[in-house]
Amino acid sequence: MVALDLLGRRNALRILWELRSGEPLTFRALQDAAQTNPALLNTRLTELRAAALVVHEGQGYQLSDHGQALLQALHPLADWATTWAASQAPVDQPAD
Amino acid sequence: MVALDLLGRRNALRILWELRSGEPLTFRALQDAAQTNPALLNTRLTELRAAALVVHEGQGYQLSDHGQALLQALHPLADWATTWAASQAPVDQPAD
DNA sequence: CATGCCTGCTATATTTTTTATAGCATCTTG
DNA sequence: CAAGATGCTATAAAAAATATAGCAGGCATG
Repeated sequence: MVALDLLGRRNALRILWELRSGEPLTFRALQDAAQTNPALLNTRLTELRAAALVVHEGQGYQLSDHGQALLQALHPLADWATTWAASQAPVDQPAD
Repeated sequence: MVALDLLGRRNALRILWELRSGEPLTFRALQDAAQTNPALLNTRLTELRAAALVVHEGQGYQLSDHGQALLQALHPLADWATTWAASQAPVDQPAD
């Protein structure tokens, strides 16, 4: 899966995830949302734009059609994550 | 999605992916399959075992039930990747 | 029980990636 | 033209990953 190379890079999925609402985000807004720094954000954005997952239009950065399809394809993963997380940390409060 | 933090680390998904057949792999076999080095493999395996995605039993490393469920949840992503890859590189042969 | 091989894994030095921070150039608004 | 927002670059320091060597334990063979 070639896509894993791209998506496996640090913060790549996070950046796409932060754009999930469909609302365009400015460079700085995206930087804040993804809690990263401009150099990395720019590196990832360059890659994601080259991969046609993100576009930059007047209002800011947003997902392309492919990017939206990708997020759709991530739904089962998100569902799994919920189940898994619940099974993970019964480390809530050690019942004082 | 907390899971993205773990899965977004370099080679984490790759390692899970290499275990997809269900056949147990030894440390070295997994290292070869994922094309990585022992230090990183060990770091990831420690994380993945702590996350209960991978188990280490007699025959070698293999996916836990959670790990298998995760790979199932990745199927739509794999499908998407195929579509996306096809749309990506009409850079096949510039028609000599 | 010594030999060799496979196992899981650690140690070390080097290279690559990421981070934090400052700042530049452009555009818009008043 | 000042003031603020925008996209992005530069630089040095810190963190992560890499390549490589090698240790310690298990097991089989002679």
